[in-house]
Amino acid sequence: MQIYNSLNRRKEEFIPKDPGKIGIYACGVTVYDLCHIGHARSLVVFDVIYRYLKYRGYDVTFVRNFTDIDDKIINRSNERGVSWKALAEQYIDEFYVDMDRLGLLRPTYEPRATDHITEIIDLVEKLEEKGLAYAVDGDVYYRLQNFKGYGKLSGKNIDDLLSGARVEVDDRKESPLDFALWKKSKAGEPSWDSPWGEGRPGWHIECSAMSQKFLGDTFDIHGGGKDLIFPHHENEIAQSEGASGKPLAHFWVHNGFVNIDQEKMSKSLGNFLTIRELLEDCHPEVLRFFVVSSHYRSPIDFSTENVAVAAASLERLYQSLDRLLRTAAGTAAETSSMDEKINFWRQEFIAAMDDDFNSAAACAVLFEVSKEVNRWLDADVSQNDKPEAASCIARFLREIGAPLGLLQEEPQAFLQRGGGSDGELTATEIEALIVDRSTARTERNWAEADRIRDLLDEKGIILKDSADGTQWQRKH
RNA sequence: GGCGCCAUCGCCAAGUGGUAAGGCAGAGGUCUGCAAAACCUCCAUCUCCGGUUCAAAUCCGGAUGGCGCCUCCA
Repeated sequence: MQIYNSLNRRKEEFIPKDPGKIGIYACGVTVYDLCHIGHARSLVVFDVIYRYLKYRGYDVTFVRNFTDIDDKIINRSNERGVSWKALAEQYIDEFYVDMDRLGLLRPTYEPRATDHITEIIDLVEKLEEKGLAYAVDGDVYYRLQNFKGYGKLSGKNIDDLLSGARVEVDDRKESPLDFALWKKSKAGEPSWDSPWGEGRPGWHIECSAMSQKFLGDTFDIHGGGKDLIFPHHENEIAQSEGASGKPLAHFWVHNGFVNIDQEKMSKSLGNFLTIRELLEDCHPEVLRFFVVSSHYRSPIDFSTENVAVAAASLERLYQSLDRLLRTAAGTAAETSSMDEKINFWRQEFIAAMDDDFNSAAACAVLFEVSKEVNRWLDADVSQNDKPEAASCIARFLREIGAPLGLLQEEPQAFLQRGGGSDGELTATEIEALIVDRSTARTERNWAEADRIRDLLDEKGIILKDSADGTQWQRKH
């Protein structure tokens, strides 16, 4: 398996530290607001990686943290007059709502920063002992000059950073680039007792402390969005490797951004769309398909048109799955005459995903299967085990859809599920109209039949007449 | 100013040396009462200019055009 390693800026053969086992740490969210679609992409990307590595038979330990204390949380809790704790709890709950709707697997561990104050303090003390940290008036800073190799992940060097100098000057720091490991708390702020007085952790230290606790000094993959490379991940390396003297992660994996209409989406630009808003009229699997149909490192441009394309594409796959399940008609066979074909497709899928999680190429395999299946079903060949073969292919489609989080719904449920907006016809109403239309059709009253079909079409319902009756689905 | 990424059909998007995957849209056809879905056929030489090579979208140099990080950020 090849994975692109941000550390060396090239694809490298991936070999787990311990055979058969993989440890992954992905930086999670700061819980002070609802998640936006940029978070969704990152979450989906690492969910796919997690699922796929498990699919390949690895014993995966996946850790994703919650940052539940920081400036933004404190500020917002003050604005709203609620405690930082209540605010964090609220948004952790909201996070789970979105996560479940997106069908994200729960990581093995989801540690919170404030549950690891002891570990954080221990780590800061260790850095202090090693001369890599110094305390000033209750604050503790990282002493960058004493760490060799700062900048190896982001490709920056200390001199350039100093001359770039958009760093605020703080006389108490030995160097402008030294960053906070522990922050002295101001009056009224949340704080924990420490050797340096009442305070709270700095921005980066939690990830070093928690990854060490759950995955050890060195683990296989560390991930996050590209924007975390500097300074967050760079500082994590300084902290963790400074303390342990060992490499933090063998592979660094970073996902690309989500742009909205060609522009970077960010909090500061205010052009972000929350997962919740999007899911009001977009099926969660459509969002997943949208994410997975591009390579995880490329930027993706979010727009209504692009999501519509994703919906149309996914629908095609579900149409095939639907046909397969109808043909199988409840048959559940273990093997069939299609086994060889299925195995060939499986190898194609694995080859795509083994190449740096090339989910876009993997999607092409899904479409290839879909195409061949439709052709096969259309041909109406007399084949002894057609239902058995259909059930095997259907199961296989779901097997390779699973790592991507696709095709896990019942086709009818997916196809008949609308955008979710109000004013739509219920299934019962639709089916009543279909009965009326069928009556008209048997009477060869085409005008009436078409009137009903047009009526349904206006409501976003599409009909499909076939030998065994009329199927319906909603436009997505 | 420093560091880095990208540029493939109308749109989305794979492809890192051997002669352009896939999806959406479009054109024609089959099927259908008509449709829808599906199937068949058609639909790009890879921003530009040089170079390396028997061979380049793929490597090197340059140009142009996008973008990111250097500040909170997935």
